[in-house]
Parts: sequence; structure tokens; C-alpha cells
Amino acid sequence: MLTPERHRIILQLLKEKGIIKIQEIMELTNTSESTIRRDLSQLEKQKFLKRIHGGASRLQGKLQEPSMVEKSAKNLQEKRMIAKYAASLVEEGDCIYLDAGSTIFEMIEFLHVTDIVVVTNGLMHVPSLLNKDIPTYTIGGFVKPKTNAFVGRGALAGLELYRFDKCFLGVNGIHPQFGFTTPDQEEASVKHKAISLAREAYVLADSTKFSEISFAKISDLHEATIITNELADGIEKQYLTRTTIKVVTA
Amino acid sequence: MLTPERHRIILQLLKEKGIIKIQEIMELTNTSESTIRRDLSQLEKQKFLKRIHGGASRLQGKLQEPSMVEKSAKNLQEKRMIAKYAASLVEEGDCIYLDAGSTIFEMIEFLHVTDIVVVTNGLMHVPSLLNKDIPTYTIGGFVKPKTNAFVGRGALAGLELYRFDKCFLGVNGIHPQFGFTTPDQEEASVKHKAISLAREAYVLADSTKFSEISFAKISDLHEATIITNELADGIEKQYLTRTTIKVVTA
DNA sequence: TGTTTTTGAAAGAAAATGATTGACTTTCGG
DNA sequence: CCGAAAGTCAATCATTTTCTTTCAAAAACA
Repeated sequence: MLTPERHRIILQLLKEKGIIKIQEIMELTNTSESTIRRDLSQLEKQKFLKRIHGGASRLQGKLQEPSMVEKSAKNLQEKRMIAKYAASLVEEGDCIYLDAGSTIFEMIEFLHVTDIVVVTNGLMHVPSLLNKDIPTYTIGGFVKPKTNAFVGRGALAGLELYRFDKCFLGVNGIHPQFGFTTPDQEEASVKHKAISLAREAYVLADSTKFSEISFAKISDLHEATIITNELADGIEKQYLTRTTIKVVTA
Repeated sequence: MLTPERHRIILQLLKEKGIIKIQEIMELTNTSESTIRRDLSQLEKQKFLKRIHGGASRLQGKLQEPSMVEKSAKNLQEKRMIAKYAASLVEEGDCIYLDAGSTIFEMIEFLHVTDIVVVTNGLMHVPSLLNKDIPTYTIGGFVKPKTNAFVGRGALAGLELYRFDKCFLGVNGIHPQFGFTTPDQEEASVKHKAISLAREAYVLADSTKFSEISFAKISDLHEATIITNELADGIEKQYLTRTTIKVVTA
């Protein structure tokens, strides 16, 4: 077994389980303890994981944003359901804004209308959009390394050039009092501005985002319609007086 | 078995499995280890795969492959020479502009300074720049499908936000009378504006571009220094009175 | 025919691996 | 709290595998 393959397996396991023991990896890869130790050392140096006594753990402190790859493996099914519904809202002739992030990314494959224009701040979205022959604009600005999102002054100025029929956003926290929040202040500014430039704004969020609060506020709840997969019991009331929620079920 | 056939098999295997060992390929193609190694080296140089200890692996940057892979290996060599020299002009602390296009793309791997800022209109350049931990800005705007370059009103507005120490451009035609030209008018506008925003402008062009005229004019020759690999006999005079040319030799 | 390109083999360099050693951590019973 | 047993760790070494370079034979080409 080649080294990169082992690394891939280790990261995959880590993504699924959060913590792994050296013993487990040894059995799965049929290699010696020494080799696994070396692997873990390398991966730690590259900031892919954190070594702990007896194995390794995912590095994802609460302060840290999960990177794009980690996110995309998690809750993929739910995300796709939500994304599919959101995509169905897009109508012929629309000009839409697609936020960066993996949930919004899933929307692209479900976009079956042909005569639309898309503006996005997600670098990763562009190839997929072009593949579908969708005219695509980006807002420009600083490229945030971890998420590949355009942010900053350039992004805000770029946004200012456009107006949208609909905008679709991802967020990290949804809270009745504190509204929509996300860890990065720069990204929050972009999202906020996007909402203000659209006739209709939609926030795509799986159920885990409810009652969460992140650092930077994007806007109040009433400024966007929430699309989610389920609502925890008893929390409906707090939200439904403040905004519209669409629950998508399989 | 012919070389292109082997290459096809290798790429096919790679697409299916993600990682392949040299041993496997040897058995499948009935050729020697040396030959496979040579194949892998070539394919790596053309950015089709990544060599790893024991075999090869698919390169995952989805953004980096698409239409850019249509370059002959010989032309690539010249481009890389030109690109390498251009990259050596970048100094610590510079803010530089990198035009879209494959020649400029080759510059990135030769950028060995750490404290620089890059602005680009090339979507494909961004992942490579981020890989090298270089702070990267894009100018935004419409994404031209064929070249993945940002163009149009949004791109011009995005450019306006920045000023550069140096800008590096690709062109299609260089002519003493008609100046620098390129087929797409929108791209010409962006290139023209980039030149006007930079203290020093450089045009990277292999020798085949000389005496060519394309549709849209970018600027006169004197507005940029030309970096090329060779000068056809007898044409020096026509150019050297009008601009500066740096000829890079192996 | 002579020239260039492609191929396979061989030698030494480099990298990856597994086992071993002694030091360090954790656990758990007293 | 202590100390011993069990588990884990970094460092090192010998072995194996893989890599690069070089050279000459074979093949393709003019």
C-alpha cells in the first residue's frame, strides 16, 4: 500500500469517527506501528490532524471553521435534500446569487433551468456552473484560503454592481434573538450585502444550525426565508413568529 | 505498444482507481519499469497526474486541469523558461497582477518570494497561488467560459480598486505598428487597464507571437517590456526602437 | 546508410518500512 | 498519594523497495 493511500484512509477514518487509535489503522492497512506513527507525524505537520496519546484526533476546535472538505462529507444527504428544494425555487429568467459553501454548492447540480444568470462569491462553484453552461459572474475580492470565498472590500464593491431576484446563503448559526451568524466577520459582511441586494433571500441550513450562535451577525431572521430539513420539537414557536421556514422532507 | 497508447491506459486507470502502482502498469502494458517511469514523468510535467513514491495519483485540483491541458510539451518548455525569468523579476513586497492564460500560469510555480500580494483575473491561477500561501485577490466579473478569465464591466471595476508594482500579461499578437493584440475585445480591455495601473508592465510571449496581429488592440509596444525566448533574424530593429525586449535563453 | 528516438538494464542514491531499544504516560490497585 | 504494570512514544538501525542516472541495444525515421 502506497503512502498517500494510507494517508487518505487515515483522514477518511478521522472524518467519520473524530478520533482513531493507532491499533485500528494498523489492522486496516496491514502495516506496522512505526509506519502509522510516521504517517500521523506527517499529517500533523501538514495540519490535517492532531496527534494524541494512542492515536489522532480531528482538529476542529469550536473556534475553527471546519474546512470545505470536512464539511462536505458530513450530513451530505440532508444537505442535498435542502439544496434540491432550493434549486427548484429558481425560475427561468432569474438572476440569482449563490453564496460560497458546500450546501449551496450542492444546489448547482439541481439547477435545471437554462435561462438564468448566476453571481457567486464561491470560487469552487464556478467550474460546476460553467459545466452546466450557466452564465457566471464572480464578485471578486480577497480569496479566503480556507473556504475559497471572495471577501473584503473588493467583494463588497463587486456585489454592488448587481441586483438579484433571489439569493441563497449558508450560515453557521440561527437564533431567534441574535439572527443569522457566521464565524468570519468578512464573510458576514458579504452575506449581509447580498441579502440587501436581493428581492428574495433564502438561508439553507440543516437542523443543527438552529439555536447556534456564531461570532459575526449577518442579519435578523426576518430578512430571509429558512430552508431546512427538520425542526427540533418545541422550538417552532420561537422562530415562526419571526420568519418563514420551509421544512423539506424526504 | 506505442507511447500514446500507454499514456491513455495510465490515465484511464488513474481515473478509475485514483492511485496506481508502477507494478500494476508494468503488468498491464508488458513494458519495463524504466519505460513506465518515463511515462509518469512526462505525464506529470504536463499536469495530468502526480507522481508518488511507488506509482502515481490523480491530482485533485478540479480547477487546474480542464481546457488548459492542450499544450504541446515542446511549447511548454519555452513557456516555462519565459515564465521562470518573469517570476524572478518579482521582488519581496511587490503587489503584482497576473493575467489569465497558461504562460502566466507557469510563473506561479517559480514565485519564490514570500511577502507579495497577487491580483489576478485568472480563475485557474487561484488554487495554485493559495497552495503557495500567497495572499490572492481576484478582480471579479463575468467568467469567460473558454479561458476562465474574468472580463467585462465587473472586471474593470474590480481592477480599479488596485494599483500594481508590476503586471504580467499574455498576448496573441505583437506588431511594431499595431502593438499588442488579442482575439477577445473584452479581454483586451482588461489587459489595457491592467497595464495602466502598473508601474512596470511585462508581456510574456514566445517567438511565434511576433509579427502576428489579432483582432483587439491592447496597447502600443512601448507600454510594456516584452519577455520572449528568441527573436527571428532581422526583425530586431523594427521592435527595439519601440520597446524593450528581454530574450531568455536556456 | 546515418541519425534520432525509444527502450530495457544496471548501479548507486534515496525513501519507506518494520523491529528494537529505552524513556515516557497512563492506569489502577493499594 | 505512591508505585508497579501496561501501554505508548521517539529514536535508531538494517532491510527492502523505489528512484534517478547512465549507457548501450533496439526501433523508428529520414
